[in-house]
Amino acid sequence: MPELPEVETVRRGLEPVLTGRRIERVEVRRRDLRLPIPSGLEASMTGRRIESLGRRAKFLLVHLEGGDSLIVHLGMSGRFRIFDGAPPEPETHDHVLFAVEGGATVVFNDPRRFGMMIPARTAETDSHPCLAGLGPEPLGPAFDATVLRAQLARRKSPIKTTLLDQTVVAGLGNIYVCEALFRAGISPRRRADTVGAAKVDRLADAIREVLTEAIAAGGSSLRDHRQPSGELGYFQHRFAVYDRAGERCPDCDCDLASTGGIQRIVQAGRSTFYCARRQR
DNA sequence: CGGCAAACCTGCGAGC
DNA sequence: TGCTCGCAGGTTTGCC
Repeated sequence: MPELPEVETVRRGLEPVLTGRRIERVEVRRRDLRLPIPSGLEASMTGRRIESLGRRAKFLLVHLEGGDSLIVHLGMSGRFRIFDGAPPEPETHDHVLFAVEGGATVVFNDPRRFGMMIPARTAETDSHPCLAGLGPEPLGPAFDATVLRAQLARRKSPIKTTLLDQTVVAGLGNIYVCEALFRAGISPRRRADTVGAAKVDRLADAIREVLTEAIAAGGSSLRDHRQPSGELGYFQHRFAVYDRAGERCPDCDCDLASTGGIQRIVQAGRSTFYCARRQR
């Protein structure tokens, strides 16, 4: 489900409900996510106040009073929902429930159980194995065209798979890589180290733009993603290429009669969507 | 080291 | 209706 914009949307949705509130009860109904939830999680979180919610790439960070944090990854299908008043009857795949002072309950639901919930000391979150190897935040000051150029110059794999590598840039996933490459006019098949400097500049801009626009739209709702409030994100309506195989290219308007319009190919086992005419 | 397929797990839509 | 197949927003592992 979630790439950087979806996780940021979740963070913003949970922030007003959780920040400053004390956790009254934690209930873990299933511990066997991608990594098992440690058995001490309930005891270590109950009674603690939540100081702030952060995000690093696709990881949500819950910072507690007292120097402990919870590192959360939503995997492919993880989501949070907020309930006011009495906690609801648990639904299928509701794995973790947090009841906070004031009456709200936040429920983590994850059908595929690729998600993670890992406690860590706040001071050590950046160096935690989950986060230590991540590349720069694409919307942060450590990411620009120069940094990206240096990364791509030593990569011989296709630009598409290179951008999915979280050590190159942190937070991009399949959707936003496809969309950024379209905006930059770069073929997903092109070797990363052969993308020209001017195109890398456009790519860095395209990455920042598409992520910023997607966050503003509340992320993309394909099947699972919801904002914690229950609202859908709506950036999926603005996809230029993702999941649009066979449609006309929104830029050059080419279609089946010319180059085939938006094409779907498979790279490293994942779908790539692009316009072979506009993207070189 | 690099790159790719498979694995992890469940659900859904398409096609028969 | 009901089965099977392929596919899905992520990450890690293991093999060549």
